[in-house]
Amino acid sequence: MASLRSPLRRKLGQFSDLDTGELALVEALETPARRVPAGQVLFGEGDPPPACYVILAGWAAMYKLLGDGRRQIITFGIPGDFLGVRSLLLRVSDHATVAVTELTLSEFSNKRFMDLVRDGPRVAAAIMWTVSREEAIVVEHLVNVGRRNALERTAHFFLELGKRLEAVGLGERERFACPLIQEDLADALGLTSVHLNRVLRQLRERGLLTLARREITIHDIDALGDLAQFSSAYLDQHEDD
Amino acid sequence: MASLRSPLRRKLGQFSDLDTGELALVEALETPARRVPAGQVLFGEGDPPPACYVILAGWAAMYKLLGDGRRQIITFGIPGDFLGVRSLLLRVSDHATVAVTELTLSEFSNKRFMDLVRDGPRVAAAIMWTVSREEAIVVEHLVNVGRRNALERTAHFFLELGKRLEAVGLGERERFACPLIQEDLADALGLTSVHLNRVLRQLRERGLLTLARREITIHDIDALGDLAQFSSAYLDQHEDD
DNA sequence: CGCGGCATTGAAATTACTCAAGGGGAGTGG
DNA sequence: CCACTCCCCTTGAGTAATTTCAATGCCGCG
Repeated sequence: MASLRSPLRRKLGQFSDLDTGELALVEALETPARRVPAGQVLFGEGDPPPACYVILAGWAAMYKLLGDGRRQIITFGIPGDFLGVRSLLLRVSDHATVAVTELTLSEFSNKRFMDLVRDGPRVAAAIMWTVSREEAIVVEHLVNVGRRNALERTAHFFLELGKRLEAVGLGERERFACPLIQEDLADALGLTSVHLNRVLRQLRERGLLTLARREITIHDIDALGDLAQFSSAYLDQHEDD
Repeated sequence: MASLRSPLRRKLGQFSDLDTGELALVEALETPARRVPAGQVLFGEGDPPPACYVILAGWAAMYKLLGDGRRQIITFGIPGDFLGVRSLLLRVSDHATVAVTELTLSEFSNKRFMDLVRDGPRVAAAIMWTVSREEAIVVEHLVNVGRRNALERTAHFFLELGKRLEAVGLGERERFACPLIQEDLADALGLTSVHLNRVLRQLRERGLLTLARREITIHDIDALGDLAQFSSAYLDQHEDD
C-alpha cells in the first residue's frame, strides 16, 4: 500500500488499493481552496448549493431546523468526507451545514469530477463508493434515533465515530478527540442536552466510556458494542474482486 | 405537457417538461420485469444488491432490523420510486426491502441507465434528481423521528405521503389509499404500535385526520400542517431554467 | 363457526423532558 | 494576579410522553 497520509487517501485506500498515479490524482483534489471559521454557516437550508467540497481538516455538522428552533443534526462531516453532494442535483440544499471547528475545504467541482472519471476511473468509483457510505451512515443514524433508547443510541454513536475517525487516521477506535459540545451531541441523537448529560454519566459509571476534555475514551468496547448492538457492516465495505 | 399517465412519467414531468421522444424513453424503462407478492422480502440487509428497480405498481418498505427484532422502516417506496440505487455501489445492501403490497417492478440496470444518459440526457438528469429527492425524504424523516413528538411526527408523515401520492396520480393530498398497517406506521415513525394507535385516535378526535378501511382522509390540512410544521420545500423542486 | 391478523383500550412502569439552580474553567481586562 | 464573564457542564425535583403488559374487540375468510 502506497503512502496514505491524508484522510481522504486513507479512506479511498480502504476501498481499493490505489497506485501511485491514482494517489496523485486524489492529491490533486486536495488543493486547499477555502477556510471556514468555527461556527460559521457554510450554507443554509434552502440556499442554492454553492459547490461540493471535501473536508481536508476540521469537523462540520449538517442539520435541519424546525420553525420553533429545534435542531436535528443529520450527520457530522470529518476529514475525508464530502459536503453537498446530495444537494448537487437539487435546486436548493435540503439541509444546512455549519463548521463545528475551523474547516479547511477543497472545492470539488462537477468538472473536476468529470475529469477524474476520465483520468482515473477507479478513483472516481472509490469516491462514489465513499459517498454511498456516507448515505448509509445517515440511514443507520435514522435507525439509531428511531429504535434505540438514549443509552444504546449514544453508545452506538461513539462506536461509529471511533471507527470513522480511525479509518482516516485521526485517532483510535477506543480513544479519539471529539470537539462536539453536549448540545451538538444531543441535537444529533434526538435528545435534550440535559438528558444526554445523564446518559454520559451513566456510561461513565458503568465503566464503558468517558468524555472529558473533548476526548472520548472507550473503556470496554465489547460491552459497549453489545449494549448498542453495534455492527460495523455498513462501514466495512471492501473491494475484494 | 404531453400525456403523463404513469407514476414515473408524472413525477419526472414535475421536474422538467419532457417532449414526446423523451417520454418514450421513459416508457421504455417501464417494461414490467418482475412481480413480487405482498410480504415477500425482495432483498435482505447484507445481501448483494441484485439490481435497481422502478416501482410500477404497489408499495415497498425499506428497513433495518436490530438483533432483538426491533425494526426501523427507513422509507416507503410507492409507484415511480426507485429501489436499490443507494446500494448500487455498495458490495452489500445496507438495508432490506419488502413488498408491502404486491409489487410490479421494472429492472433498471446500469447499462440501461448509461444508454439513457446518451440518448436522453435530460431524462437521465430528471431521474437523478428524483433519486436525490428520495434521499431528501429520508433526511426529513430523520428530522421527523429525532425532533418531532409522536403527534407532530404522525401528522407530518401523512402530509408528506399525501403529497407524494398526489404527485404520481394516486390520490389527492387530503384523501388517499394507504395499505400500511399500524405496525408498519409505528416502525416507520419510531413508535410502538400501541402508541401510534392512540396518536391516530387523538388526530381523529381533534378533527384533523382519519385512517379507516386503509384510507386516509385529512379533514383540516392547514391545522395539520401547522401542528406538524410541515414545509414541502424538500418535495417541491422544479427546474425553472 | 372458528381462526388469525389487526385494532383498541386500560393501567402501571419507565424513559425522557422541563424548569431551575448551581459549578467549573478558560479567557479578559483591571 | 485577581475578579468577572461567558460558555458549557452538572444535578435535582417534578412532569409529561411513551412503552409495556395484558386483555378484549372486530372482521374477513375458510
